[in-house]
Amino acid sequence: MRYPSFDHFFITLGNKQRVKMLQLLNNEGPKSVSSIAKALNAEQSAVSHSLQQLLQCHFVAVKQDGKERIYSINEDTVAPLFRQIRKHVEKYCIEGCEHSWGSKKEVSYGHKRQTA
Amino acid sequence: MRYPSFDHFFITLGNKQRVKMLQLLNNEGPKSVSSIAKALNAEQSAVSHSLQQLLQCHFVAVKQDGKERIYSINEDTVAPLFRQIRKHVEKYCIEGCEHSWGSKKEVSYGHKRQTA
DNA sequence: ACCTCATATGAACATACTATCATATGAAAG
DNA sequence: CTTTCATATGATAGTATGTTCATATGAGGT
Repeated sequence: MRYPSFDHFFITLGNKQRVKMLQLLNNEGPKSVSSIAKALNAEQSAVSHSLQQLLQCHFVAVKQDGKERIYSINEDTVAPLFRQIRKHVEKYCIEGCEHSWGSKKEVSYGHKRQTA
Repeated sequence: MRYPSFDHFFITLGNKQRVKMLQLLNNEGPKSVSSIAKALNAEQSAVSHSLQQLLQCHFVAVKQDGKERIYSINEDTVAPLFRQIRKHVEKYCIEGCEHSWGSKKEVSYGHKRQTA
């Protein structure tokens, strides 16, 4: 593997499971591995693997709590990043976009692309 | 054509080639398919395939110009998005990169169970 | 020390993705 | 309407990626 590069950050975000995990942590706050797994109906090991990738990119942070390890989202940079993506999605995503980001307006139909 | 889902936007960004294309268009302005291919040392068809995906997510737009098709980046949302990611990268990649790999603890553990 | 719960890790497998090739479509020019 | 240049599209081979299974490691309790 390589050190996280500019591309790496995007690549790490380019996966449903990992995005869902970030969404979950973003919406519901810090969680343990097993409770993430339960919430997403996923295997513990799969969740753990994904979390390692998110850790490498510093999208999340961990802290130990007894036997559990509590993962939390990086508020400083990830939240704004998501806000930016959501902005794009809200503008261009047509229909059937099942997005469960924190805040959201109604999805409007039709492109709002401005012509050059 | 399928409408992009929320995840699609991330997934589309999760590819070096496509990110490079966006960076190119972002830095050097609108370009034709063949000139993108040349700039990135890539095959014409590969570039075209990638452009279709970027189009679907409205990360780029096209306009016909004679025989050529000129692709341009979506300034409104993509540029800010990149700025946001770069901010994160600058904060966590430079120092954090090496660290995230080197920081794996290599503690010797007390007990080792043997394989059954 | 042992046991148990919680998490991490490695390897193997299944799947998804990209790059490539061949070819089709489209646009201008003669 | 044929040719040529530019781009798009479909099929597919090759590769990367995620998922799963088995098991190791860690922490806390008894």
